[in-house]
Parts: sequence; structure tokens; C-alpha cells
Amino acid sequence: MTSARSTRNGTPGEGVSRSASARAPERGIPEATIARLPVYLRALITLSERGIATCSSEELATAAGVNSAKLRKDLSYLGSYGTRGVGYDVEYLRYQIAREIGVTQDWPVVIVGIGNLGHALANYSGFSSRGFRIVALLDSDPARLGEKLGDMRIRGFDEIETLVEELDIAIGVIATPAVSAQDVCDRLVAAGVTSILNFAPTVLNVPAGVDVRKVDLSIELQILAYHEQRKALAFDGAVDIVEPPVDPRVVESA
Amino acid sequence: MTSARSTRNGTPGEGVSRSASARAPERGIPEATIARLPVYLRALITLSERGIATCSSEELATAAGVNSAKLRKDLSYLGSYGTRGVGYDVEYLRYQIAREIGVTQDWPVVIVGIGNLGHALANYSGFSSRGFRIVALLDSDPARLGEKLGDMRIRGFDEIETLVEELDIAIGVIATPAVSAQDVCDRLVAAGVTSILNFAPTVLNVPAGVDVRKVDLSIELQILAYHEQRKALAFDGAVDIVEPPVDPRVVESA
DNA sequence: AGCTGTGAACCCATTCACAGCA
DNA sequence: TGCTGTGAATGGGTTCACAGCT
Repeated sequence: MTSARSTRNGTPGEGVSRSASARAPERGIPEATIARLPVYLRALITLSERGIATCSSEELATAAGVNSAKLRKDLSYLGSYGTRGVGYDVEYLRYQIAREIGVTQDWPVVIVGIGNLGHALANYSGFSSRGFRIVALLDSDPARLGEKLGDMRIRGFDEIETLVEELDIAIGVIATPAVSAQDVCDRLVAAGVTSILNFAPTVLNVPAGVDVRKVDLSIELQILAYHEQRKALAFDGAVDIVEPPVDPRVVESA
Repeated sequence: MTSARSTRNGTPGEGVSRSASARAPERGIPEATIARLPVYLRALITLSERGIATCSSEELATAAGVNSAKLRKDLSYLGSYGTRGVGYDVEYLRYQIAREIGVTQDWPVVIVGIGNLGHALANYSGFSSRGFRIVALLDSDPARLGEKLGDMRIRGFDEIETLVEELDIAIGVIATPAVSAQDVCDRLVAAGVTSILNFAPTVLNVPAGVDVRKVDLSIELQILAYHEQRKALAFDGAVDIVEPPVDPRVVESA
């Protein structure tokens, strides 16, 4: 039953194999929970820096911006790391979550496409302070080759296979224009990258076993615009013009 | 009952008021659908640019990276814009979705925090090409004041109230460090901004009626890392080394 | 014949409410 | 007594499968 797979995109069939020696508890953690673990982790780090040693689910939930029932349910998928009647030990829980996510080890990351956004990402301190180390910056524009960025040089995209192999890179960030994103993605995957964070505004096709997450800046704004529009309409409605042409449905043919 | 609110964060109670003259059809479109509309819109624009006049739900779904049942269900919330036996008229559907989202009008946007990321956002062409126009860049660092960026000057954060008022800004983007984000947010809200896109890695508290969306770069990577770790574990299991210390579980006390 | 639009079934996620433990 | 951990209830979202229209 349920079988704990889930996996997002692509062929429904399988996922990663996992085969053999399946002796681990195999606690299938829901995807929605996984997406919140980093938020809890950050909240715990904040509490920790403030010198707080213990917290209740209520306090942690507030710090993370969720409600406490959800927090407790989420944590229950990881194990029983709290103490009834008392709460959670901040350091201990922090370590457990970090381990579960996989950020106790550190992950070499390649960024492809060093335009404005790529620059910003390369300099973003939030990566290195978690377990992510930017180990390579690639760009196909010859004009940018060799440019220094912090302590790193921008290299040609052709070096990708070598670099992925030598530096054991599993995670790639795509910050190229949309038109080149699929090609870059294919090259990354062929070279052995199995997780991709895509900033290019385009849908990427990848084989099963490769994870893609997408960050689309203009989509986020569009979602806000939708709600903003509704607020404006609601307001106009309240102010009560006879019948504001909310949606005149002036449809010209079909 | 249910009352079509949903609203993400904060106080469960209400949301935006919407009050009075509630006679409009009030088609409550699910939040999940709203988040996909911009994706469909982009796919339609691509088809349109390729000169394709008509498409089936199957084709559009593929272009958008979803399955066709989901696409049809989503579109059904907007109305019946297709033709049975034929498909959808690309231009027509594009217009309908754009109108529903609210990107037929254009939205003045302020960006606060012009560091690396703020620079990148200010130059990002994806905003202006949808209905978003960056009309102000603010920073509190005096060293950056007056700096030109494209055809815009960086202004002091103090001008915020005036600018929001004069330019009728409803949407703000926060790209400051985490520590200042809540203060900036409060000032934006006080000045009249009611939608915020937050790039700072921190939870923002806002009053009801204000929408916040969060883009957190390192959280995205952490989610990938989680899956990557599982892939690695599965693989090690299959290859079957005696017991690679992937995760020694060296937990010290409780 | 073909494709959309949609009720119904299913599945996942959130919330409730309380049992269980310190 | 107080807080965690969790079954059970609820609600939303996705998928199925087909009725309805062109």
C-alpha cells in the first residue's frame, strides 16, 4: 500500500531503484513535509544563535511561520525527537533535521550561465553557509571566460564533463536564458548531474531519476498580481459603483 | 463554510474583506490552479510565437509540463474557452488567461535592497515582458544612492512612502539581507503595499490582507539535497559495499 | 470521430482532538 | 500538569472516465 514513492515528474513507473538490502526503516516522508524541513532548520538555527536551548512546538512553529499541529506532524515523520511535557532540544533537533535533509555533508554545486542572476547566485552567501559549495562557474560566452568572481574563474561550458566527473558534482544550477536551458540541462544530465535547480523560464525535460526544481521569478509576481487584482476588485465592489465591469466578458468570437 | 478564501499565512480568521455587493459569480479558483496559470500563459505565448493558432489540451499540457486532465480541469475553472472536438484557440485562450491573472494591465513594482540579487532582479527582462514595470529601486546604503542602473537611479529607502503613493505601487520585492527584511516589510505595508515577493531568508509577519510569497534559494537546494542523498543511499545499497559510512548516526545523547 | 468539460473516485495534506508520557 | 506524538476526520487537489458538443 501507498509504497512511499511519490516522485514528481515523468514516467510513473519507477524512480531511483533503491533495490537490494532494503533494510532501512524506509520512512516515506511526504514531499510537503520535506519542503518544510529547511524552514524548520533555519528557525532552529536562529533560536540556537539566540542562545535558546529548548523550545515547544508552539514556539518553533511560530518562528517557522506554520501552525504547531503541522509542525508536530511533520517532525513525527522523522522520529520522536521531543520530550513530552517539555519540548524539543534545539541543538539536537537541529542536528537531526540537518542530517535528514543531507546538509551535514557538503554538496559541490555548479552554476551554468553567469549573467546578472548567475553572478548574484555565485555571490550568495546563503548557499555556502548551508552545506553547498559552489565549485564551478560555467558560461558559453567567450567574452566572459576567465573573468574572476570571488576566488573563482568562469570556465567554458565545454569543461562541464570533466568538472562534474572530477569534482563529483551532483547538483547543477541553470541560470542561462530560456533558449539554451534545455541544451545545458541535457549536457549536465549526460555528464552525471542528477539534481537541477532551474531559473530559466522554461519547462525542462529530464529522464527519470533526475530531479528538477524550478524557480520562476515572473511567475511569482503573476501569482501576486492575481490576488492583487482581486483585492482591487473587491474594494471597488465595496465602494459600490453600480456594477463595476469586473469581467465584461467581451468575447470576440471563438 | 469553506468560503473560497484559503489565503496562505497568518490568522485563520478572514483575509481581504471582499464585503458588499457580492453578486459576482465568485468562481473560487483553487490556489493550485492559480499557480499554474502563469505556466500555461507562457506555454501559449511560446506556441503563439511559433505561429500555432490552435492546440489540443494534450499539446498545451505537454508544453506546460503537466498532464492534460489537470490542464482541462484547471481551465474549466475559468470558463469554457475551448471547442469540443477541436481544441483551444491559442490567442483567445492566451488573452483570457492573461486577463484572469491580471497581466493585461501593468503593475508598477518597487525593489528594495539593491545588492547582487537586487541588481539582477532590476535587470531581469522577464518582469517587464510580462505586465511588471520596475518603477523604483531603493536601498538604505548611502554608498549606493544615486547609482544608475539602466535608466533608473537608486533612491534612499526614506522615499518609500512618497513613491508608493505617487506611483500607486501595490507590489514590492524585498531583496535585502534577512535582518532588515521585517523592517522593510513593515514600512512597505505601512506605505500601502499589499503584495510582497520576499527573497530574504526569513519569515515575514504581515497583517491580514497582505499577500507574501517567498523565494528561498537555499531551501530549494536543500530539497534537492534531500532527494540526492536518498539516491546516493539507494545506490550504495545496490552496489553493496559492506557499509559505507554515509551517515554514521553518531548521535550524542538526547 | 474527436476533444473538451466535469462529476465521481481517489489520494495526499492539514487539522482536530486526545491518548500517552515526562 | 503540560506538551508531544498520532489516529481519525476533514478538506483540497489530482486523476479517471465518460457525457456532451462540434
